[in-house]
Amino acid sequence: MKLVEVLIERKANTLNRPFSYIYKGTKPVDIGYRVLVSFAHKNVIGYVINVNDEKRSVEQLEKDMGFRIEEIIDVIDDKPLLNTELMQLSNEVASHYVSPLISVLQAMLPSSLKPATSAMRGPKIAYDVFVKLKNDTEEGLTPKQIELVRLIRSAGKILKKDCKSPSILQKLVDKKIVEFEKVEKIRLEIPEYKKEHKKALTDDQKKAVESILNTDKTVTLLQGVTGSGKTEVYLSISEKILAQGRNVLMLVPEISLTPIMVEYFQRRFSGDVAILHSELTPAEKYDEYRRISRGECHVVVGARSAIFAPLDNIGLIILDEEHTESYKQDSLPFYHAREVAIMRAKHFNSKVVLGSATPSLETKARALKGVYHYAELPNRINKQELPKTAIIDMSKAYSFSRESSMFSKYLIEQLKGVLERKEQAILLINRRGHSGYITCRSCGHIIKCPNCGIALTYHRDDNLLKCHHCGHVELNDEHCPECGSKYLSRSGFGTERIVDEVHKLFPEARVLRLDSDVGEVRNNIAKTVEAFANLEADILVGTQMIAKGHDFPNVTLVGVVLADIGLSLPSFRSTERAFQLITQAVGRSGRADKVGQAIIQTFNPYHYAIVLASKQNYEAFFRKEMSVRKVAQYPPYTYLTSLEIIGKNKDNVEEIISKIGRDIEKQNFENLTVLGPVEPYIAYENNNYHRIILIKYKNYDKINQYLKDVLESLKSKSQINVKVNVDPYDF
DNA sequence: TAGACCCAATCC
DNA sequence: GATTGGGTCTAC
Repeated sequence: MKLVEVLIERKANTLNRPFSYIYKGTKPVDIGYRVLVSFAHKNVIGYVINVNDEKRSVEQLEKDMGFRIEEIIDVIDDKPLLNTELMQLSNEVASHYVSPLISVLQAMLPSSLKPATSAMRGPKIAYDVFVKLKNDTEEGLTPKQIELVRLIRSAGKILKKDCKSPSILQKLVDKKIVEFEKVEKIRLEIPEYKKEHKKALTDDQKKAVESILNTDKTVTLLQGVTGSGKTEVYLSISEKILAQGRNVLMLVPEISLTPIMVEYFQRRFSGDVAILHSELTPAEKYDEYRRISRGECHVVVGARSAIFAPLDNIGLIILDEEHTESYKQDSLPFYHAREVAIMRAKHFNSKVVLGSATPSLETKARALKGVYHYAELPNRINKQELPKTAIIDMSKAYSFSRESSMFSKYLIEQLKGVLERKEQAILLINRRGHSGYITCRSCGHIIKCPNCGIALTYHRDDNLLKCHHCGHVELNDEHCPECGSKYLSRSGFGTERIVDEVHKLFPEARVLRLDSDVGEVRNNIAKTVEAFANLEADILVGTQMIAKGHDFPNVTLVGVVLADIGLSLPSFRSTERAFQLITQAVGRSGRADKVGQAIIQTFNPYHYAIVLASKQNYEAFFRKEMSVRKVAQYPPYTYLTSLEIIGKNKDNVEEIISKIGRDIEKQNFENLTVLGPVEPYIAYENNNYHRIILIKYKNYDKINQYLKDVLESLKSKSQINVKVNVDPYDF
């Protein structure tokens, strides 16, 4: 009999501890296996973290330990889910991010291998069943059977489903003439691209490659303006690393960028590339994951979670567009792919390359301090000119004509020119904080989600109101629920409204839309990007996801319809976000032989983020923003961590969070400030109240340990849940 | 007095 | 996170 310690799939703080079960069955069980157990009268998946042989009887055990012990219902795996390196990594991530280990394991593994009940319904290994000859003879067979035998003989083996008659096949099986062979099937087809030989590097690129390969620092910041050829540097370094027999992990910020990056890598290193991102079906992801773990690929390309790819012998990890917020997971365990990359790199003694035109302040600051190595690509390839930029003051009536209240006179004029010259334009907004919500013009009521209290967003596609947070959907009944007035108005900027406006102004223009709604349908993003690149549309309207990476040579105009993204949002990062978005967008215009133009519409035409972004002046922005952060003591000058309490009873939640805040302050940690408690962006959801405190501090290790102790002490309070978010991006 | 509803304790 | 069981409320 074995005594097995198990982590339960639920990620509540109170359950972040092992539970004991016994196993009397015959299957092998070991650390890292999943087991099916009964927990609180329900069957759940557990993850084994310890196994011991047990001589005592069950009754004796229960007496000794002081609780009832149940038996494991079933052992699910026949080998550990993770290798030693990844097990170690999961512990390190859980510790660094003060998060339950089970939440890390669930984030690391593809959905069908997760320690969670949901995984049990997930896809299993798919097989192709082949038929091949076992005993090559035609004796005593009917002509039909001989026909099949000869077919199999000539082909070597054929797929079972290609045998037209199952009864003839069955006869041959019975006569032991043929047998079946199961071969694991790979459901994802990565297109074979023509092998491409490497391009000659520019002097800048050569220098960058050399300096990255020669530095003895783990991490290099590769800073290069848009269009400076960072991808070619990634490929060159990868080639060198692969030649040393070591593997490469390439992370891209958005799903929409994977196909392009995969194509680059596939062209250069054909056959060796695996893909891991959320637009793969669970089955495809599962196959790719297993292919990587068997060591069949040497390059993995993927989004955030690909940082946990079971790739061995990693020699290089690249994060493209390093500053992108999508590298930060915004749910438990709240990890950042950049930090996980550094953890893995330490283990393999490999290199990390962080590439960006607009590095995050954290990264740039570390590079300046010498913590990271610094390499740069200061020039655009072919010395392309930067686009001309125009900043339009939206608060001035003279900027507008009667035609439109959304597009300025100048933007309309320029769009007209683009259409006449048969070129292309991109129109950009950031949905964040500017959704099309519905207000009543009589009483001012804003239609909100009954669960979350957040404004519902109007969707023109299906004429429904949707909550972007909890998914609540309701009919758009055209009457104010408060006063009954039918004078409702849609406010805010959404991609759909911009598309409408374009249709109104330019009925003949072909328009494509790209935002996260489009992305909900599988492969839609890739299709839209491809269609636009193939000149199937004149104007592409989208959210920030089109501001990155894509190369559309025919685009000569980028319009930022509203640049004030979140400049009014209460986050210290909003200025940095605005700067990055505009800089990237401006860089999108005029990449080939044509000189591009960028038009930025804003209510804050003199804001330094907007002025400096329009000039693509990163260095000046960095200095200015760093001084702002220094005065306010925000990252990168301090660490920032949020602690959130969630519970049904508002008073209880507020009391507990206040006490935690006061207790931390009483500890007299050096340079520590507690902000709040405050209501977070989502203050009420699913009948739960949320309150957070923000902790600013200098000594990471001490606070990390203190927070672990706080969570430990809160384990007895089952009415509330706690979540810690180290270095939060949204709150 | 049965059934609905809420809260808090417990889970191995 | 989900279930249970005990307490209280409520309708006939």
